[in-house]
Amino acid sequence: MRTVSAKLKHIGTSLSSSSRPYSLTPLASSHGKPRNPPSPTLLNEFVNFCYQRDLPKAMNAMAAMERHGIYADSITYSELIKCCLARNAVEQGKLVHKHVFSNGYQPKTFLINILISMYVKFKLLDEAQALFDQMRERNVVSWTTMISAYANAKLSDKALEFFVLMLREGVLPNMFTFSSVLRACNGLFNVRQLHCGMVKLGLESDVFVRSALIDVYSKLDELKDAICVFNEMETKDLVVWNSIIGGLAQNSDGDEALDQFKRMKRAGFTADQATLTSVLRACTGLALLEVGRQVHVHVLKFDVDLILNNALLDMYCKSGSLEDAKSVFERMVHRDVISWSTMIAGLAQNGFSQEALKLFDLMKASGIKPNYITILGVLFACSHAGLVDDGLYYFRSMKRLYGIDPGREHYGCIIDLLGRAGKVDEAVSLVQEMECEPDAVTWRTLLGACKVHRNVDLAIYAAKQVLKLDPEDAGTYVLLSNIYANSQRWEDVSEIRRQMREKGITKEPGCSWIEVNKQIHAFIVGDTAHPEINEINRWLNQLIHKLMGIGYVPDTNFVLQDLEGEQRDDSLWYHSEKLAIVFGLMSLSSGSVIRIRKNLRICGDCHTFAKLVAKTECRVIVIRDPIRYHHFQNGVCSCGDYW
DNA sequence: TTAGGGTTAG
Repeated sequence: MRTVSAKLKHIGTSLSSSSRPYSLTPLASSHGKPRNPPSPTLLNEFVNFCYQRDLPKAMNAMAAMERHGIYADSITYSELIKCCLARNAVEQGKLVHKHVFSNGYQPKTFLINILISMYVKFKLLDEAQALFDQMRERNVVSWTTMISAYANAKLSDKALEFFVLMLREGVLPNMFTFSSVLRACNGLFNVRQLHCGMVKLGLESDVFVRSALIDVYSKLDELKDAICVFNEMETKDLVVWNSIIGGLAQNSDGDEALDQFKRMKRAGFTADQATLTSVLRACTGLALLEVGRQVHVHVLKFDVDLILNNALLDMYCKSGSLEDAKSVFERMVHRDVISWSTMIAGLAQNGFSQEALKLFDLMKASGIKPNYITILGVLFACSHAGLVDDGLYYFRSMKRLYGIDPGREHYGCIIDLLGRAGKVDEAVSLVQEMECEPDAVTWRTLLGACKVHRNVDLAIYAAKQVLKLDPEDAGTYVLLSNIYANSQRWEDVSEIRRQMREKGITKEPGCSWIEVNKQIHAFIVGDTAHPEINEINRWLNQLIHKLMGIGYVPDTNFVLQDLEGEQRDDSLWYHSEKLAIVFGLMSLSSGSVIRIRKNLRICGDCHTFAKLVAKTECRVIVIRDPIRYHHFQNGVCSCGDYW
C-alpha cells in the first residue's frame, strides 16, 4: 500500500513539474468554466483523508476546497469514490458524482468510468446507464463495465445488445470484454461466434477468457469443448482448474472431476473453497461417503464458508449419512435458505419426515423465508409420512403464505402423496387442474401410483403420455410391454417391441456401486467380471436359500412393478444390488452400514430381499436409487414400501 | 477505470 508521504511526494511532483500543475485540472478547451488551480494545503488534507478512508472528513475537506473555488483532480476524486465504496456510502457517492460535474465541468472518460463502476457496485444500474448515456466518448472500459454489469444482473440480452452496439461504434473489445460477455451467453451459437472473435483478435490465450470459455461450454453441456479449451492451455491457474472440475462435477461426470482434482494436486495447486465445493459435489453425485469424509477434513480450514458447508451437508444427506449431516448442520456458523432446504429435503428423502417438518418450523421461527425448493422438501416429507391433509394444506397455502406459485415439481409431490394414500382418482384430478402443462415426470409419477395400486387401464394411459413426451424412455416401454403381456395382449407387446427396435431403444443395464476401502466396486446385472464374482455368487445362493427357509419367495410377478424390466427369473437372482449387498456383507465389518448407489429404480424383489437381509444379518443397508433413498433396518424400509 | 471458478429439486 502507498504511504501518505509517498502520496504527498506524488502530489508535490505534480504541482511543481508542469505549467499545468494538476494534470487533470480542466484545460481551457474543456467544457464549462476553467477551474482554479488547487491549493496545496487544502488539497493535501483532502487527499490524506481519502487515502485514510475517512469519508466524513474527506467530504468536509472537499466542501471546504470548493468554497474556495478549488476542485480536486480525477485521481483524487477516484480515491474519494473508493472511499465511498469501502464504506458502502451510496448517498455520499451520489454527492461526489454531483461535485465531479459541478460548475459545468466535463470530466475525463477515465473518471466517468469510475463513477459508472461505482453505481454498478452499488447495484444502481439505472444510474450507471444514465451516466453512460451522457458520455460524449465511450471507450472499451465504459462498454465493458456496462456489459459486465448486465451479465452479473442476469440480463443476458441487454449485455449481448451492448456488445453488438459497442462493435457497431467501432470500439474494439479486449480480454475483459470477452470474459464479461461470455457469462451472458446462453446459446452455443453465440459462444462459438465469440470464440472465433477472440481467436481473430489474438485474445484467446488469456487465462480469464479461457476460464470463462470453459465455464460457459460446461454450462451449455458442451463438455468436449470445455475439456478441449482446458487441455490446450499451457499455463493454468487455480481458477482454471476449478472451472473444469466444477464443470465436470455439475455435468454428472464425478469420476472425471475427481481425476482432474488429483491431477491438479499433482500439478502443485492447493484446493480452495471453490475446488472443495466441486469435489464434494462430485462425491455427492457418486455417493462416495468415505472420499467425502476425507474432503471434510480439508473443509475444516474454511469452516465459515457457507457455500462449502452447504455442499458438505448435501454430500452427507445424499450419501445417506444423516448423523453426519445433522452434525454439520448444528455446527454451521451461518445458515441460509439453502442450508435449511438441504437439511429438510435430506431428512425427508431418507425417511425422517417428522424431523423434516419440525425443522421447517424451526426454520420459519429463525426468520428464514422458505423458497420453491424448501416447499418441495416439505411436501416430500408429507408424502413419505402419508400426511395427506398436511401435504394438501402446505400445497394449497404456499402461494398465500410464502408467495410461491406451485410448479410442476410441487404438483408431482402431491400426486405422489395422493397415489401413496391410494387416492388415484384425486391424483388424476390434480393432473387435470395443473396450471402448467404436465410433463413426462408428472405422468411418470402418476404411473408410479398406478404401479402400486395395480390400476392397469390408467397405467396404460399414463405410460402412453410419458412416451409422447419422452419417446426414448426405455423403462416405460418395458413397463408397458409387461402390462400388455400380463393382459395377454400379445399384439400390443409385439408393437411395443417393434417400436423399441425401430427407435434403437435399449434398456440401460442395471448397475450398482459400493464403496469398500475407498475403492468403488461396480456390479452390472448378471455380472461375471468382478474378480470375486464366484465367491459372491456362492454367498448369494446360500443367502437366498437361507432366506427361503424363513419364507422368502422370489417375486416373479413383475407386472406394474419391475421398472428395470429385468423380468427373467434367472436374472432376478443376479440383480446388481443383490450382488452389491452380498459383496458388502463379505467385505465390510459387521457393524458398518452397507451403502449402495443404483442407476435404476430398485425392483420389488430386491426390496424384499434387502429388508430380509437387513433383519437376518443384523445390518443397516442404504440403497440410493435415482429417485429415492431406502434405509433397510430390522426388516423394514424407510420408504414404507412405496417408491 | 473494465474480466474468470463453488451450494438446495428434477
